[in-house]
Amino acid sequence: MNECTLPSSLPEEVEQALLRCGGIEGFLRDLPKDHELLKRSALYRALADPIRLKILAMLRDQPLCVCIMKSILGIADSKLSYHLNVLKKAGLIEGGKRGSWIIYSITEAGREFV
Amino acid sequence: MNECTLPSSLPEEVEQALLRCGGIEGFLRDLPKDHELLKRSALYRALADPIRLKILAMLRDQPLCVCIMKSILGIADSKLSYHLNVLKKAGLIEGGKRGSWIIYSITEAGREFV
DNA sequence: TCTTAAATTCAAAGTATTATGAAATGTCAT
DNA sequence: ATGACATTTCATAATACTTTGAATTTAAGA
Repeated sequence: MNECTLPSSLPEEVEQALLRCGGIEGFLRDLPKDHELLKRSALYRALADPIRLKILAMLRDQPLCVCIMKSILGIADSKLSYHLNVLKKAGLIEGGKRGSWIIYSITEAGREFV
Repeated sequence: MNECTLPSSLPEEVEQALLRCGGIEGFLRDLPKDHELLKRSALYRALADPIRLKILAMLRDQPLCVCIMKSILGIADSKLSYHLNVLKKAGLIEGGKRGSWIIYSITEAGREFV
């Protein structure tokens, strides 16, 4: 599955450490699986923007409508919409209609990062 | 500092919530500062890649030389070097010479994300 | 119905990140 | 010195992400 040829010689301490965790096989076995790494990196990517972190912070204590977030952030509608969508896709916030407004709130998952 | 004009009317529940946290001024005061948001988003950006998360996982239990990481990841030297550098700049790993090898280890900061 | 406000969608432009291969650096052993 | 290996650096190409402004959708009120 994960074919890998080791270098012919290694630093002493690294060699030792590898033996201690069951050789290279044991070492590979304990690494997180690729789909897990992809999932986590996608989550971090959603968090990797100051505007989005600020949105999460704003939603910490109460849900808010887009228009308030817009006036506080001072950015264009479409830009805000883009970032809200990134956060929503990542499962960090969720939004629902309320009359002609759309109100976003933070999810459990999102709350871990405020 | 953060000039912002609020919408003329707001959803009832949002209006209430804003009052509860000291009006718009109180709300703004409690938000994280910009440099803080920038710092955190930079950290998340460094974590936003499966290869880099895998490197952190590999370093969890012991330091490793580049050659081992290369053979396990199966990627080009220069590519690995690039990602190691991203992690290093973010303060998540650190590397030191050991003979003709360079051995990387995880930092305290990095350990929080494995 | 007509108008207005709240949000989203879309395509194009702008910017940042990542991948690639060749060249360079430094270290060790011969 | 020379050769071999470990790693980095660099320029460039490829890809991904973000911004922008115009157009669209939807709901509410006159």
